[in-house]
Amino acid sequence: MIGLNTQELITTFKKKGYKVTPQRLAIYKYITSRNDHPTTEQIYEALKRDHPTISLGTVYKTLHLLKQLGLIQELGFNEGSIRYDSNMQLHINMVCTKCGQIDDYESETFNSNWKELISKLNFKPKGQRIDLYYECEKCKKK
Amino acid sequence: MIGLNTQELITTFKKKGYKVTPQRLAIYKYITSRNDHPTTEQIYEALKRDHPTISLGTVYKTLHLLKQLGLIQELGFNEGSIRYDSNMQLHINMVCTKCGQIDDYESETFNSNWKELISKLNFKPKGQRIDLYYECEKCKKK
DNA sequence: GTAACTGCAAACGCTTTGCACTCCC
DNA sequence: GGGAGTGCAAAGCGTTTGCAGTTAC
Repeated sequence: MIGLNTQELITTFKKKGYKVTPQRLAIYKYITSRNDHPTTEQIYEALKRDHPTISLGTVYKTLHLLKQLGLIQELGFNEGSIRYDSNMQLHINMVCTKCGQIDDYESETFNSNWKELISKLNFKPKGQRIDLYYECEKCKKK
Repeated sequence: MIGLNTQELITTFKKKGYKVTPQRLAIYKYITSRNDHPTTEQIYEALKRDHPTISLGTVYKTLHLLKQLGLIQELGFNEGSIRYDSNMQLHINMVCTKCGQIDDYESETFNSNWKELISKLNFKPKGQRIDLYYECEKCKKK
């Protein structure tokens, strides 16, 4: 789990003057509970069980809010799909070219090498997105 | 200009059994002529001058074909926009966080360091996408 | 109490699809 | 000549918007 815990999240909302609602907490919690970057639809479907009245509109609005607060990152992928990532730290998105499955990959070695690499460039980037394309274990077996 | 020249493109189409049409040549040529990854709409608008009868549908179909042939890459960005990149080699996409402008950045130093970095991972990626977020010169001046 | 938020449904915009006409080979 | 490709318009689908009712504070 990477991200804020519920208390910190509540504090963040209140500090910025936003109301704390069960829907908002649930959406953020769901995204942080996964490391495969769910789509809006996936979030909506997953939350319907515990929040039967939740609407897609609310999911969209909440995602925009979380993004605006800098709590999640929006990742546009090929085929036009948008996915959400609560891991705001330096990491690699491992994208399976067969099934589209995405997982975070974190490696201290990579991170320190990357930082050194970046420091050699003649400008200072504010952030980055790194995707590696590969074939995941499940697809290899097929 | 990175990519195939017109002759090579024609050969590629014919080899795969696809017909060569003025629209297809013009779309590919336009993408390779730029290094800022145009959107579908930008391609369509730019081509209307020389090809007044071209339709958006044709642009979409041609982009799918070029992608399928491995001649261009589709890059999904935040805000749901899709952009096209004819640079299939290792490079960095420099994304301005203010205006959304994207430019390629190529550095031999970066590339060789990157390759070494990747070789240390415990799997072999098929490809990668690297975006660096920054504020471009135009936006800095504002 | 009231302003913000939710849920619903309609509107919107980008992309895809279907089909008759046209053009490449 | 024939089949693939184009252009157009309609359909499709994910996302946004507007609004009445509800909830957090």
